[in-house]
Amino acid sequence: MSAEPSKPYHHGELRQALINATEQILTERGLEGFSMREAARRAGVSAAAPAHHFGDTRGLLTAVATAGFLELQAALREANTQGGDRTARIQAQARAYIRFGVAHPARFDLMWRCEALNRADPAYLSASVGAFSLLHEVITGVAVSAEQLCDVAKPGIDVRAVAAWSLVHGFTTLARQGNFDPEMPGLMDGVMATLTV
Amino acid sequence: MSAEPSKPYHHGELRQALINATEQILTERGLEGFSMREAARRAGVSAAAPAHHFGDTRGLLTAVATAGFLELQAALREANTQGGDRTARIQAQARAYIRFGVAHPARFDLMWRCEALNRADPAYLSASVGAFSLLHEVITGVAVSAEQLCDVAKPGIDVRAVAAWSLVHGFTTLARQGNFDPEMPGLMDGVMATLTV
DNA sequence: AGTTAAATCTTTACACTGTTAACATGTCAG
DNA sequence: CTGACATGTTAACAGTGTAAAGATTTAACT
Repeated sequence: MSAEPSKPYHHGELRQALINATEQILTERGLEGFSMREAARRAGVSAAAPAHHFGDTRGLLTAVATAGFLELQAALREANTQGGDRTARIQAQARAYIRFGVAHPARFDLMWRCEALNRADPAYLSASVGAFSLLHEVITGVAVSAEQLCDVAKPGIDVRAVAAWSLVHGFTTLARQGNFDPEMPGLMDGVMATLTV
Repeated sequence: MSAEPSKPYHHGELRQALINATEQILTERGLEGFSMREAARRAGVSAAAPAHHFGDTRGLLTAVATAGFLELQAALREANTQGGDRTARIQAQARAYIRFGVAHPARFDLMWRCEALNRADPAYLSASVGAFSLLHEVITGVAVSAEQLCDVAKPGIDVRAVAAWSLVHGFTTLARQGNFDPEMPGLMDGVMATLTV
């Protein structure tokens, strides 16, 4: 009897369910509206369950941030395939970066909220470095490894890439916080024009 | 008897004491380590006392962020008085901006943590717009008013100022989070060189 | 197959948080 | 002097993260 599954003791895919729930909370309420217990609630599970998969809150948020960087990577890669010369590809990536940050404010915010994350996590590190590497590569022609970005004093990181990254990241961050409207006619184009690489 | 003051019922300068305590916590433990109760504890006062002065946590943090913007304004103004031509003054301000953010990571972080602040607060608004206005003025020759920055769609904000702001803010933010070392030889100079205004 | 180890989830508990309500104390203007 | 008000206090509440101990399922090994 009782043909209904009626919630088995084991969830089965709790890890992914918690990540999904967290992303849902982020888009609905932002990062300040997130809590471990709320994520557990949405996944239909007790408050202590997430600990088995992520250790603590930091672990879950790091996993979500990692997923965000992979998504950003995909967007940058897609921009790269749009063709055009080097300058066109650089600008396309820059626009994709900005578009991502503006479209997913809370997720983008989390990705850089280093105090709330475990930056030593290998997956996070690789995903975040990989995103910057795409920009670095289209500008300099060579990719950048994780070691180069971790041991920051080491040479190998191109100054032009850091400048471009700073410009794009700053524009995205400031726009995301409502300091100006990124869609204001001519604004983004004008800012892009200063991308002298 | 009891010549000792032995803590009078009224603190006297609780408002400022709470702001000081918060800034102390920020430098010691960062924003994640802050709590209203901890600030009250350091000010030697009960947990409910701050509410009379700031309403809620958001109110206290907004006051601290406002103070931060005033400090930033002073740094930018000081950079402006160092003499030199227009380009020199622009670069001096940019360096002062970066120096401030790197020297006071948690405070700088808070200043832009808009979800944790009350952005409608007039003092905060005026202090933050005032800081940008200094950069805007040295670049374009005219200051920018609060209305112009609030009604973002309105013209009046110079694209060159937004680009410079984005570059400097992005560099500061990324460096602050440990993505690279701002003191790496040649890095900051190279990034500054792209400040083509 | 049967038994044991490991993984996954629950319940319970604890210390901490922000905020409110009700009350106490000091200040000050009329 | 006497309210009215600003500024404190205590007590309470709901919500949080996470740790400990027990329950249940899966998996692995003989």
